[in-house]
Amino acid sequence: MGDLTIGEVASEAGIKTSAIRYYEQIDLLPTPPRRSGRRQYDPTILDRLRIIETAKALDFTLDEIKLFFKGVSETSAPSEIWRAFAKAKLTVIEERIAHAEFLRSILKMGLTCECLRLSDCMPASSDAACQNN
Amino acid sequence: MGDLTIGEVASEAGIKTSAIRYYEQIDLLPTPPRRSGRRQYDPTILDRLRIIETAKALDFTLDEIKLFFKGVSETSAPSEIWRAFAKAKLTVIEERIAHAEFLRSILKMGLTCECLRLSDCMPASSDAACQNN
DNA sequence: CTAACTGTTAAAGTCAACTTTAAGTCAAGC
DNA sequence: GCTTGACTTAAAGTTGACTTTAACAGTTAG
Repeated sequence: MGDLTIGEVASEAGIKTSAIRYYEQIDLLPTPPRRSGRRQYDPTILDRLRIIETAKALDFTLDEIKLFFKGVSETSAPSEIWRAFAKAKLTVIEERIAHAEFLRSILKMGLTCECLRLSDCMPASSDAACQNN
Repeated sequence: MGDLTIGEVASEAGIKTSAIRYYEQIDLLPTPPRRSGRRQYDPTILDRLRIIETAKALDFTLDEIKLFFKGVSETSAPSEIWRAFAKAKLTVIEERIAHAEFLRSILKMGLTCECLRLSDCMPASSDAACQNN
């Protein structure tokens, strides 16, 4: 009786039922038992969905999250697995920040300099440009 | 005789012929005249492609680049158009930096704190978390 | 009983920016 | 004259994370 329908899970988790079915389809979620064809979820599914949502917010792909769960279930050292994943993602994020900061500098320069066109302002490499500021 | 084939344009610009045909298809590039069916490009196409590549590097979408060209051809004030586009994109990039920096802080915290799971470390909002550091 | 609701499936659609494929055309070199 | 290579087109495939659709089944309220 404590079990939840897919609709209840969806509204609790704030996602669509189609997303839940999709997660099941790609083996990110286990296939729950059925009662006359309908999925019956143990409420702990909500914890798992919360972890998934958090990981997505941290920019992990569904494939990475799958690997994370796999690692956790296999090695029984959750915090170490998490640490490894976080470290790898941190590197990616730091590269993203660096790239975005580079774009910002170019755009700012483009806004203040007197170049008529982007290509006048943009060098081939990542070096600074715009001689005629 | 100064005209270029699509293959020559592609290798000069460092892109694939299929990309050029695609740009033409979505009206990012004009349809060039043909000689017995084959496209004949004026070398100035390379300038246009350079602008496109630069804009792409600055994270403009092809749709935005199209609008940019449209704006330039309509208002005859290229630098003002460019300024408007750069300003808008700068806002987006700054938001991206802020978001990536937030992710970085969460990931770093997750690497140093003692939480066993992501959800223990992550608050619902963007506020800082991890009481049990 | 029946309408309205919620669930089921597989397959197709979405977005962006292309690439790949298939089937055919054209020009140049041997 | 024939092969090779570059070109042509339209249509389908790619990636990720879903959503939408179609056609159907079971549940609940009145």
